[in-house]
Amino acid sequence: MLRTHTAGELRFENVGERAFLCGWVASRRDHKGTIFVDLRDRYGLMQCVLRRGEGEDALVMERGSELPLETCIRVSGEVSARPEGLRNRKMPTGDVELLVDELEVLGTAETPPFELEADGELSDELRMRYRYLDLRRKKMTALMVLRHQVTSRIRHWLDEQGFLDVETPILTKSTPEGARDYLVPSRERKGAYYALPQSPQLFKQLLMVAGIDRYYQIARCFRDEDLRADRQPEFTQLDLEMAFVTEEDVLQILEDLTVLLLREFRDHEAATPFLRMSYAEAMATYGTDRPDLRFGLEISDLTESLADSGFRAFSATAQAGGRIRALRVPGGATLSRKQLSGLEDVARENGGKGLVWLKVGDDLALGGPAAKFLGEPENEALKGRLGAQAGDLLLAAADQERVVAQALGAVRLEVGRVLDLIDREAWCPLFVVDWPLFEWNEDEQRFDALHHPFTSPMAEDLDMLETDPAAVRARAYDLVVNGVELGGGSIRIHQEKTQRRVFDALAISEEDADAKFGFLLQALKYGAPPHGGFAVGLDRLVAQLAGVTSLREVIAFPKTTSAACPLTGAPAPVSEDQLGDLGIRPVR
RNA sequence: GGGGCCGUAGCUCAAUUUGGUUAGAGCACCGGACUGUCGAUCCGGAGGUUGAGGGUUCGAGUCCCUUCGGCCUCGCCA
Repeated sequence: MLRTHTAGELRFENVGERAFLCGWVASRRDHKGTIFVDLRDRYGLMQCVLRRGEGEDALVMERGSELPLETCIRVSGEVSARPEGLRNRKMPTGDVELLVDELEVLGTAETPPFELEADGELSDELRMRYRYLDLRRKKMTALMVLRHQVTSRIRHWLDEQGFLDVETPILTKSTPEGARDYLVPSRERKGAYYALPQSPQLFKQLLMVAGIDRYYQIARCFRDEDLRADRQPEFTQLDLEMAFVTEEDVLQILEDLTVLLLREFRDHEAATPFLRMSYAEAMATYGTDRPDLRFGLEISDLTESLADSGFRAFSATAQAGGRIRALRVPGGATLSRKQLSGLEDVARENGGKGLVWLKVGDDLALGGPAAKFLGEPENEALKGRLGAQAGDLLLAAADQERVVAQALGAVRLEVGRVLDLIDREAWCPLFVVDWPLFEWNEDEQRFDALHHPFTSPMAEDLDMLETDPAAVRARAYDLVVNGVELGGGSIRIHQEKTQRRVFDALAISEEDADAKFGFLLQALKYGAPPHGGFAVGLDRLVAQLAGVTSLREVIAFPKTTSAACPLTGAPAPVSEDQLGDLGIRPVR
């Protein structure tokens, strides 16, 4: 070993010991006769002192005076107590310093492209291009450590619960539904392609058939869709599946794990059991399938009360079968016109036609552009149903149910931000349950699976698969924490016949089903056990625990919004030879 | 594919309303001073195709068009 200690571990009790340290020059303060070098490694920061004087080593002083920042060095010397009054309380190692008598430059650094110890904002691109420098920074190192500790804890706990970690293929078969696949051309069979997995879904189901009745994997998943702050083209799932279980068993595991992680990594004792909310209630009351319960502002449906309103935007929508919904913002009458206009923009950006706002005056009279269209009965209905009080703001919208839900859901979040209603310390986990199995796809005039095609319908809804697919509920569930969808899962179909009926409802022909999912259907014929599981977005989970909003912060080598890697330059062209091996000729 | 914001020194940012002289500052870097600093301090210096291309103008960092890149977002993400 080139070192005896790390830069973060030396304390007062080490005084007198001889130590060898390796690390990077985080800071250098040269006083000519005395040079202070702050040595950084992943464990911390240690002040090293180079001194002219008795027993001086001219070579050490010379090297020390020429050390560029971020140079990798090895030093040795005696651990010494810092003189009284010169101790640094901000540093864990601030009581001691290393009196350097040997200094070896292991790797000289060019002037870094940015200052690692500075506070300022840096562009993501720059950080990604020099990620190896970015990751040296204390904050980033801590995030990497946190991620490791979380995965390590998860593995340990699942091991205790009897789960087997099984790896599944990265080169696999394209699944036609869902996200766009990343494809890998086959050299052996030209014109054929592997796909990178969007998730290990089918393999874990096969493992259930195989009798691996408790499986998990921390699995890389790939989806070729546009990126967001919370979406990377390759991401990591904690993937888990159990045989011989019902929803309750799976949710219990998920809840136990969430409680454990919040306790150990956020020192938060989550209340159990977690709230369960139906998909329908989430959509109606919060306008989203992943409600942020850290603040109120519930949405109310006022369609019946306002259907005959003199306000045509309301009455016409109600007659057309749409819904009129509103939320009350306590004390929101203080919002400026500009802020209200901003809320209107949010409604429009999220599909709504507009937003009706009404301020509740001291006399409880409603003010605002739309107020004059509302008669006394509507006024009373609004105020009564919403419980309006003086100084409140009422926000209403009317549209088809899905649209009004999404628009008001977005407005609700924006109001929460603008008025700073979100309790930053709160953790509000819940399970969203009772999902519809299918979702009507207007463009393609058929049903899509809302979760995925392998999700089991509820037994009591099975008969409606052919007669009323839209009414069939799924044995699916999502884990939502603070408005973030951390994961989800379902009880799967374990009977071939049922799986075929679901494919049929999805307008997947028998031939297509056999061609694409024949291996699954085949496996289900050999004594498949009832099973179910879930997948948690590990990057999102770690980001939540770390209190950061972008997944890029918790991924060592992330990609930009255009799915590129500024560090390696991927994606990049390849040689014609490489393409030739694969039987591929580029389109010019 | 659409919308929004951004791009000026290595980094973070300025550049006076409505286009006007030689594009500035802090940090980093280079040189000098300094034996107790701790994101050292002080003195001096160097550093620019204002992302790229085109246009308007007597004159463009500033206005217009195109393009590249980054971030946010809608669509998309079973």
